[in-house]
Amino acid sequence: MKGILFMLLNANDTHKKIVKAAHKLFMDLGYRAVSTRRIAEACGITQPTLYHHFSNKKAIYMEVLRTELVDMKNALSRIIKRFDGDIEECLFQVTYYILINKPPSMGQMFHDIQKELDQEHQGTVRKWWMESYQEPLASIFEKGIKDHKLRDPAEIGSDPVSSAYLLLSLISSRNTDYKLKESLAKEQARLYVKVILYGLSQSNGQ
Amino acid sequence: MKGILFMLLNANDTHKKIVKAAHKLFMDLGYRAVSTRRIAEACGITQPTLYHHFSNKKAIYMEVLRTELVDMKNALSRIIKRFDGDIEECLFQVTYYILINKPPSMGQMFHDIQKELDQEHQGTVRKWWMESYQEPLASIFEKGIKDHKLRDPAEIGSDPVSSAYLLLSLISSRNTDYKLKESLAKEQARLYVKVILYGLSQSNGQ
DNA sequence: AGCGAACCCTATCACTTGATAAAATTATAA
DNA sequence: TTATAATTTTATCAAGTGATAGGGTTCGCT
Repeated sequence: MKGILFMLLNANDTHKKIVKAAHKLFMDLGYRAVSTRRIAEACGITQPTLYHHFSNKKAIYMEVLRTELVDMKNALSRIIKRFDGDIEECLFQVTYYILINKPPSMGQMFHDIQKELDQEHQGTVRKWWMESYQEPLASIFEKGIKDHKLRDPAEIGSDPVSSAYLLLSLISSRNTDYKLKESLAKEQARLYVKVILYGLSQSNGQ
Repeated sequence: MKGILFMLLNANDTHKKIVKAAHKLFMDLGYRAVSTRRIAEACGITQPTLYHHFSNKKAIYMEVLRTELVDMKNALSRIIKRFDGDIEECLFQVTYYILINKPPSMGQMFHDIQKELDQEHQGTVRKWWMESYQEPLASIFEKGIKDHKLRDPAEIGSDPVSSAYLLLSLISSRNTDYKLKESLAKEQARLYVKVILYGLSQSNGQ
């Protein structure tokens, strides 16, 4: 009755269950604060079982990061394609999506990547990160500059990539968890985009 | 020859040495990743000696936070008093100072405060934080609004406090350590202030 | 000199950590 | 059914954790 397909599904099931549980725990509490036993408990399995599906704790964390970043990459490229024309609306949609779907504390994530992973794994994650966050966001600002809707980079010293980082700084700051308050996230996103584009000053000085 | 003053100095010496070593370690690696043995080693003392000067690990961390935040508070109020007239210059000086003197990863610090401290200690730290960062920065924006150099808060939805958070988001983002590259910090500070005040847009839209 | 407090040490505790070995269980295929 | 492979279990390890007990040592004071 149960063919090879079902077996694979079973294996995949626990595999996915581990990644999902580990995802939440790692992003909530940080790499160091999450024990393998706690991950196992959250999956309803015993701790050594983890080591049948993953070689070690870091491998679990890497898989968590990979899925997180791949999902974000796909979602952002979809949004950007859809709101291609209007830069302000496009920035808003992207900002809003990230606010809703990002890990609650990206600062924690960055720290874990930098302090808990060796150089090689860091390089891999950096590649994933650039594909999922930096490049999509930078592409928006690049188009804005090309269409002369944004200042010349030389004028203010902010190329598309550093503009992307500026917006990401606003988005990823504070350990905010907007997942349950969509309207609040909308307000925040609007504010961030307004400030990034027009600033707080009364007149367009300088 | 050695009076009571010298004795106190001796005690104060190791006390200060502990706080200083713990400061660097906690801010670099995070609360969880720093063991009491490593702090002791960095001080050239044994681990149980720590417990003669502090009741437990958290007490050390609290003292580290307190000194960090008190120092920042004093420095910022001094700068703000000095550059009171020119809001852009004042923001720049404050931004530059924080970039140079802040902990390398403030996201890490926030996380530790939120996840490793109980409610009561969190409240204490929050008070210190508001006095050292939020209130000084917000006072600058408040003056700017009063002098009609900044937009009306109602217009963009950014009161002095949230304006302060916006700038702090830019400043504290990324695990940057500018301590050795002052010129780079100057560039960053200029950029942050320009963007916060005037934005990236070509014309002052909206 | 000698008392008492402050200080720092050695030795040790109970506990948690990531990881492994090997047995037990389950599912697949012949 | 039976052999084989995949999966999960129990039992256990060495290392590291925060913290404590108790014994020296040093210092100021009388």
